[in-house]
Amino acid sequence: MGVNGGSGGEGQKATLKRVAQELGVSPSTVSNAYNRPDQLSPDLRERVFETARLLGYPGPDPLGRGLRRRRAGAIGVLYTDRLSYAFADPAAVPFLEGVSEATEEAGLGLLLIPGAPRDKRDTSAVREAAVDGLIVFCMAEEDPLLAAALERRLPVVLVEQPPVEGLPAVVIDDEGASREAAEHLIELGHEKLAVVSIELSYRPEGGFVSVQRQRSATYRPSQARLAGYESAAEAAGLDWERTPVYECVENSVEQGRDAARRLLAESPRPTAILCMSDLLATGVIEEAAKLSLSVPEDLSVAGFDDVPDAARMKPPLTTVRQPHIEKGHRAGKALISLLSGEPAPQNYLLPTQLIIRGSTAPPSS
Amino acid sequence: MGVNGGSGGEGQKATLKRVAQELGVSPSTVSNAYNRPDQLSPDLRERVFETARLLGYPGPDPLGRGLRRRRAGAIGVLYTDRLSYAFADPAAVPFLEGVSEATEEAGLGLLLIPGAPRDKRDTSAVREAAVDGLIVFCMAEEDPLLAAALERRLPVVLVEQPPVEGLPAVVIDDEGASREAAEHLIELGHEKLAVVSIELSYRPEGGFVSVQRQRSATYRPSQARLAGYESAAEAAGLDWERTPVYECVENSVEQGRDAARRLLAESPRPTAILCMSDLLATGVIEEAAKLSLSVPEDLSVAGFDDVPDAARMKPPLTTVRQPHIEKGHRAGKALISLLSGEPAPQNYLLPTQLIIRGSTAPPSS
DNA sequence: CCTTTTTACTAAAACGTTTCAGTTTACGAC
DNA sequence: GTCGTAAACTGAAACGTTTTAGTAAAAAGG
Repeated sequence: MGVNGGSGGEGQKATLKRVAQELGVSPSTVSNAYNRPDQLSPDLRERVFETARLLGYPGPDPLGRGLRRRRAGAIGVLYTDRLSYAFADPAAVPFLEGVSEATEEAGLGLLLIPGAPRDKRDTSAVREAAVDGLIVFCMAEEDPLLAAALERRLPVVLVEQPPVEGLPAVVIDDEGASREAAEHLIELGHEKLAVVSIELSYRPEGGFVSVQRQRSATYRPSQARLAGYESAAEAAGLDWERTPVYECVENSVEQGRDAARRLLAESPRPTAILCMSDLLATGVIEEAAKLSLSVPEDLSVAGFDDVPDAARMKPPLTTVRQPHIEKGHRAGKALISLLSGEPAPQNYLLPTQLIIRGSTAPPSS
Repeated sequence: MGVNGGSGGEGQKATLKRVAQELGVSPSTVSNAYNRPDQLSPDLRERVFETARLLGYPGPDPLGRGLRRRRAGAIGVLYTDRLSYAFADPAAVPFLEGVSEATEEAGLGLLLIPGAPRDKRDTSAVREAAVDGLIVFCMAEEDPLLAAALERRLPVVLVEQPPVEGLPAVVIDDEGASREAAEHLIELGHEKLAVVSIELSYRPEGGFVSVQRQRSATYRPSQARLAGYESAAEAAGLDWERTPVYECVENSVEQGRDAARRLLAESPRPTAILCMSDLLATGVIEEAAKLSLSVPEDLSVAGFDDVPDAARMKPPLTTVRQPHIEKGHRAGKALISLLSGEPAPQNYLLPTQLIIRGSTAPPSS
């Protein structure tokens, strides 16, 4: 049975050629009326618009124009997860805000490219997206979507990605920032640390992870942040092998709670938990409260991202601030300058800052 | 003539036609390899892909294909403000999340169309966006962007918009919901109400607004919510003319503070403030604290939206919950069914719910 | 062995523009 | 009166596909 009706409209779709016929001029002239006003008399131009209005011609069709001009007028963003998750991720949203600032300035559209569930990855959306360039944001190195994106041979900017030869990248110093967070806890006197991690690779396994698996993480932020924590621990003489690292399968409060439940059941119980996102940290704090552990007296908790909520939490969250909006903005600008044929811009390393608030304190005992 | 002979720069963009030539088959066959596998032998199909890989052909160009097939493979969303504001608006984000759910299911791209500052509105982005349909979200009736969108004669779904003949719409019962909120305060015993409003029209003026201007608001939510507040007040015998309504020029915490500063300086001082968004309510509460007024003892505050933060605020915010995600999802689905030629779906009225929390209480005196 | 059907492939015409290279005509300048 | 130049407009060839209607060869049916 036919899915699409679409038959018999009343009038033929108005097209540039039809406007030209109606007016008895050549299509070139009508085109010029829209694109090069100086190429025809103001008088005729007015008549073209008049006729267009009469015929209900909405102006040059973007697809036809795009084909001829060889530009789509939009850039695409690829996000690691289902697109709808991006809007639920408090770090992704301001990133997109930054990108949209850049596209807006350039008058380009911003196309959000739908992923698909990981178990049945469908790359068609990436391959069929009508865009002039791509921003790849925080995808696992082995994600088929990433491969599909690169195959398109469009200008690409990588954000929080493992490096690819020849492609400009925008990153923060994940390793340095997380080292700093860990050092902060260690300086407070904590010796029994634990880590709540976001996904390590394309197919996250969840649960406790071996040091070996930590090192082979394929999400850049996860890999680098773990390295930072580890380096701080080692420098302080703590045994990293003994530091439990719990991988969450998604970045959510709920997963943070699960992780905390497992970590706080360990013995000896950790006195401080390093979380790779503020969402996870929120979950950890909620779970701690449920177990009647008070933060920061019984347990210190540090987050990552400094989402707007972080300062308002009880207690206010110690976390790593990173410039999400600027990250998006830089990525957008970099891609746009690539599009205009400028030489590939350098890589950008954006600053972070450890924000110490009330959720971390010296261990009580 | 030698097709693959020595001449010709190697830098030529790989195209379907070139793949065909290289392989000595017709373009149709290559096209079929991608689109209709059953139309050629599996063997040849493999060879086509092989050659494509060799030549670096990334598969059919979306623009060429789109032109021929007469579909862009994406839908567009128009938002009242600069696009980058949308990501900062806690109500718009989950709406987009819902839309993206729908586009994702349908394998369509989601194109965010950049607006421009109101004082120099540029409609070109709307006119040039390569999309198959549009979702118009919360724009003023007289916004030139809206006119430009309608002129494109694409399938359109309106969300939180004044109705347009023939176009499906998705809305909540703004009037009923805000009436309920006002009734709640009145039942608590408040007699001196005030309202903090979001923009009333395309060029918001800011500050106190006359009843006449209230009635001629061109943003649907503003107009309907004011009507709801008014009807509750009138029903309770309160004089609406005497109820100060303060219009903010943007939806932000800062504007909420400004509004509160002005409203709380009135005499008699309002004992309850109805806010049209949780962001504004947040500002009001912050400003009240600064003025050493405690909420809800000295001042009751009600919001609108029930953003995730609302429950975590101090005090937790009384507000109107509306199904943001579902709103987006419905709009997306409606547009998609329009695209597939199904008859225009009915309008959707989504439910709201007054959530009573700690920010409202009987007046103290 | 002669028809019919199926399979595997192709030619050519769109799809809606833009742009390059002209062609007129008009207008001064000398 | 001729030449050069500018202004106003046009013809035709792309841009990269998909699709319709077809053909030739192979397989099936009697």
